[in-house]
This record gives sequence, structure tokens and C-alpha cells, in this order.
Amino acid sequence: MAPILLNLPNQLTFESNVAQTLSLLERCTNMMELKQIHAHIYKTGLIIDPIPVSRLLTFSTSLDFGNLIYARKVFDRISRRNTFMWNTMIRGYSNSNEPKEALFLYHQMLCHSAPHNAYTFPFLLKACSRMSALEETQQIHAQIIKTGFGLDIYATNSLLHVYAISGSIRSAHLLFDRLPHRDIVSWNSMIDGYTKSGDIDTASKFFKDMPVKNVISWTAMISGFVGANLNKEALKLFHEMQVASIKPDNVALVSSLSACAHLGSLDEGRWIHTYIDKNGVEIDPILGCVLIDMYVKCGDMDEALKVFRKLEKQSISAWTAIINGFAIHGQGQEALDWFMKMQKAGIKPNSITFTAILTACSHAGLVDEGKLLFKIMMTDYKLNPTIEHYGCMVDLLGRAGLLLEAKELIEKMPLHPNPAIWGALLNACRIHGHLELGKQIGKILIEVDPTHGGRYIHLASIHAADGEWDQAVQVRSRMKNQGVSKLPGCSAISLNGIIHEFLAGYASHPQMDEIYKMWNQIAEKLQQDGYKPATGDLLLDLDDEEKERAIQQHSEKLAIAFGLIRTKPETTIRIFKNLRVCEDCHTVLKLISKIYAREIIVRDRTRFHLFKEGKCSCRDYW
DNA sequence: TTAGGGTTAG
Repeated sequence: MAPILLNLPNQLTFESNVAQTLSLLERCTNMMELKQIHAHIYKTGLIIDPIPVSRLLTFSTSLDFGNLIYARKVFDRISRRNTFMWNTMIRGYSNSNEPKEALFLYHQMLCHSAPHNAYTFPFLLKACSRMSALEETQQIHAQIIKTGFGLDIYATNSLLHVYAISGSIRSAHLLFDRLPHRDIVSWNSMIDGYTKSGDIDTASKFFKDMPVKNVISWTAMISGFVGANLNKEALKLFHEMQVASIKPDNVALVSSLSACAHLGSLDEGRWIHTYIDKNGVEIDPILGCVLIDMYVKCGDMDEALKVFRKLEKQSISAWTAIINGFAIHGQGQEALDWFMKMQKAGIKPNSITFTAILTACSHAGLVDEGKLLFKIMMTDYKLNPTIEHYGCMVDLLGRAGLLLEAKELIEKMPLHPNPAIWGALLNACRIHGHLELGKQIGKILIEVDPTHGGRYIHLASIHAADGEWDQAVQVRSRMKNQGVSKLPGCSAISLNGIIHEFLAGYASHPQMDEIYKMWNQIAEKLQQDGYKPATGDLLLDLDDEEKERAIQQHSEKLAIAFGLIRTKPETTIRIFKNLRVCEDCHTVLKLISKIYAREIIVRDRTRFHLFKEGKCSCRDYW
């Protein structure tokens, strides 16, 4: 380690020693150097001077290079601690993974009758916000008023922020209304609080009403829209932000890229990537990860890999995003290869990496590999499986037809099964025709998830598949009586940067006549190829002709017909669907890829399907 | 000293 003290003269006056030591502390870049300076401070008697000691604390509590344990040892040995020192330690803990310690320290501060200042409360409240500690926040709120800091904008804004994001948005709103002084931070916290409480309308109202907006206000609203799955609104706001001449920073770019990933908007995503390159935006680890994920979810693995290779440092999240990319593209072996590569590069997989690799095994039918990975995750990596991992395993076993094993896993798992777990098992029952078990699980699912329309549809379709039409109709009416609606199937296709959306059975597009005409042509060619509509997925008690008509109006069929009209021969057609592709549409898309010699890429709710020459990349395993 | 970001099963 560099001997930082080498050039320090031996004989110094007290004053010039203070000056030179402070200058050394300013240049200090790591704990080893800091320890040398600390020894020097001790040896030369500077330890009685509060300024160098405070600087020691500031450095050793810093997030990047600090060592909080060391800082605490220094702090505990200081005989006369001033408010700055207490605050520095409280701030250190509030940013650490033991924010509770900040509150303990504050308690000690009170016991020592050390005076507060305006900096004490924001640090303390930061600790509360990290823990969502509402009761403690209320106590500190009282303390703020008692000690006369009730009008301090930093203290009140910090309070507002904790209330807003810790599940007490009403307290935040009350406080906001009573504040004699509000600034942009107060408004931004309200926007963030309302979006995090799921009330996007009130958040929008605050955004609209605020007198001045900065990049944080715009980003809080954009990420609020993304969180509410209103990705189109998020991108619209991103554009409005450019019109308002607000320069997006990394956080704004991350939120907007995330919206592109959800929508599958490759063109928009590319535009943002170009913006990043042109403006020399530094790709930090989060931005890098989201950029990869955007390309992954828009179906462009090659570009995702290019971004990955160009990253200055490949973080665990970047590796995970790539592995997940291969997983959802059904390239199980590549996912496994990258998982090995990652470990060779010295990166230890985390819990999310295992979710990605188990998903890869599940989508590719790699049962033995998945089982082994699930085991070594616990034994070798000491990671406790979460509900997500169990979800992957139930899906992996269920899809492979090992239903009993999947059911056993659910019964034995130490966590309470959630709707997703039952959903995975139900899907397996549907694939493998285990109707009795399917009915049992369908009933359980409706009980645990009564507001989810898809659950009723599932159960009704299983009854229908078993010819129990009365039961199917009963489930449907129960759904109707409960006021639950089904999420309509929606397929989107992007042409020249414009997204065209199609809803199942809903003739909303201006070119609908042309689209139906095209579909009739397609249907004729399909028939010539020996295709018969598979109506098994339909739950309604319709006659066969009606069933055929209903199935012909599935959104992906309308989107493909439109894609064939509007794109040149041989162009790849990309479709994004909000639900799972049905069996009939899957068959049809395979045939169209052969008859029209087109590559068709469909991203459904869970994965990508690449239809080419009459086959699908999922090998009909989805 | 206070406010906004990511990768995760179905």
C-alpha cells in the first residue's frame, strides 16, 4: 500500500500539522491510507482536535470506501463528541444495511443530552424510510416539533417522504397540506408516494399542479407509470419531457427503457440507446442491465450480447439479464453455457440468477439439469429457495408431465403456496389432460385469487374440455356475479415505429375490412394444407361453427393478417401478445411461416416463439 | 442534510 505519510516532515507545529493532516485526509482514497493517517493523528496528539477526527469519521462512514465498524471504534473512543460527529455516525448507519443502529445511536444521543441540529432529522428519517418504520417516524415527528424544527424544509420534506413511501400516504398528504413552505422536493415526494400506493391518478394530479418540474419530477412520474404497467403513458411522458427541453439523466433513461422492454418497442428502445451513445451518457451498471433487458425482451439477443460485451464491467445483473434472455427465447443450453461462463469469470450467481437458469431449464424441458441446479443452489451456494424458485420447479416438473412430483414439491415446500404456484400446476394439468386434478386446483385458485379473471376462465375451460358445459357456464356466471372481468387478449405489431394493436374479436382498426379479407385468404390456404381449427381451448358452449368463428378472431390472427398485408415478402414479422398464445394460434402461425415463407416472432406472456418453415423454436413445448 | 432507477416463476 502506498505510504501516504512519506513526504510529511517530522517536525511540525501543531497548526501546520493540522493543516497538512487535513490535506492528507482530503487526498486519502482507501481505508489503508486512512489508518496510517489515523495513527499519525494519534501519535502527534491531534486526536484532541475535533476537525481532523470529524474528517476521519466522515471518510470511514462513506459509502464507497468506508468501514463502518472502524468508524464506530473511532467514535466510541472520542471523549467529547459534538453534534457533527453524532450526525455523521447516524448518517453512516442510515445508509448501511443496519439502519436500525441509526435509531439506537439517536437514543444514545438523547441520553448524552447532545444537542440536535437541522442535519440530524433527515439522516434519522432516511433510516426510518429504509425500514418503513412508521411508529418510529411518528416519534421523530413529535421530536421535530418539540425541538423547534417543525418549519425546517429538510426535516419536513424527509418526514413527508417517509410517510409517503411507507404506506401512510394520507399522513403525507395531511402534512403536505399543512406545510407553510413547500419546494420541488415536497412535490416530488408526493408524486412518488402516490405512485407507490397505486394511485396513479392523484400522482398525475400532483405532477400537473406542481409549479416547477425538474428531471426528478418527470422521472418519478415515468417510473410511476411503468410500475402501474402503463408503459405507453410512460413513453408518452418521456417524449413530452424532451419537448419541455428537460435532459433525461440515467434514471430517466432506465425507466423509459423499462417501458420499452414491457411494450416490446424495439424502435423506441433503439432510439434511447442511440441517444445514450450520441450524448456520451455513462452506462452505469443499472443502465447497462436495463439496456440488455430491453433488447432481450424486444427479441434481439444479438444486440443484447453486443451491449453486454461492450460494458466496462459486467455486473451480476448484466449476466443474469443475458441468461434470462436465453431462457425466455427457449435456448436452454446457451443459458446453461452462459451460467458456467459467468462462474468462470468469478461471478457468483445470486437468487435471481437461479430463477433465470431454472426458467431456462423449464422452457427447454431440461428436467435433470433443473433438478440438479435447484439442489446445488441450496447445498453449494447456500441460497434458500424463494417462492419464485419453487414456481420454476413446479413449472419444470409439471410441463414435463411429472405432475405427482410437482404436487409433492408443493406439499413439502416450507413456504405457503401462492396463486402462481397453483397456476403453474394447473397449466401442467391442462397440457397433460389431467382434468380431475385440474378442476381441484382451479377451485383452489379461485378461492385464493378471487379477483383474477384468468382463474375462472381456466376452471371453466377445464370443465368444458371434460364436456361439463353446465359447470363451465356456472363458473362463468360466478365470475360475472363477482364483477370480475377477463383481461382481453391483445396483440401488437410495430410498423415503421407505429404500434398497431388488435383486441380479440374487436374490429377497431381502420383497415379491418382488408384484414378480414386477408384472413379469409389465409384460412383458405390453411385449409388446403389440411388444417382444422383446434377448438379445445374454447370454453364457450357454442356449436362448432361458432367456435371456429370465435377462434378466428383471436388477436394474434388479426395481427398476423395485418402484418402480411403491410410488410414486404420475406420480412420478419414481430408480434407481442399480452396473454399466452392458444394452441390453435400456435398451429396456425407455424403453418403461415411455411406457406408464406416468413419468419414470425411472437412474444407472449412468458416467452418468445420463433416460427420458421412450419416449426416453432419452442418445439411445441410451452 | 431532503426527492426519482434494474435483472425474478405463472
